[in-house]
Amino acid sequence: MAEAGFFEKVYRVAVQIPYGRVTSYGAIAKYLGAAKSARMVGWAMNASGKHPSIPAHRVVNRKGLLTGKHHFKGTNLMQQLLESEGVEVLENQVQNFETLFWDPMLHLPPFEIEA
DNA sequence: ATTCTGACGTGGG
DNA sequence: CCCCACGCCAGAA
Repeated sequence: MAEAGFFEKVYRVAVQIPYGRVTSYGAIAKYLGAAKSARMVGWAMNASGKHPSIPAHRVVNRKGLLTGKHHFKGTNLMQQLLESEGVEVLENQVQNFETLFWDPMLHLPPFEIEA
């Protein structure tokens, strides 16, 4: 359990992203204590393709850009999913990003990712 | 084992 | 605000 792989940790946080909210890879990485491994968060998300319960579309980069939209099945699938949740997306960029931004470190307990 | 890549982030100009 | 270069680390070839 404690030896949960890096991706599993990411999934733990990702699944906790509230509906209609978005977060950044860096925020998740930082919450996991690996702020410098923000890229790895995206990597873990890539593997999330095997985990349909992972709302990867709610995870964007720090600019609020849907950088990973190209990795989704459809070209606009990621954007459609976000818009479906009431998130405005224009030109691959999340509108009101700061307002919709959901920081795990801010809303999730400091620890207790182990179960 | 080594090498490269990559859904990022930060810093400097 | 934009653009460029570096760092970082885990997984895949």
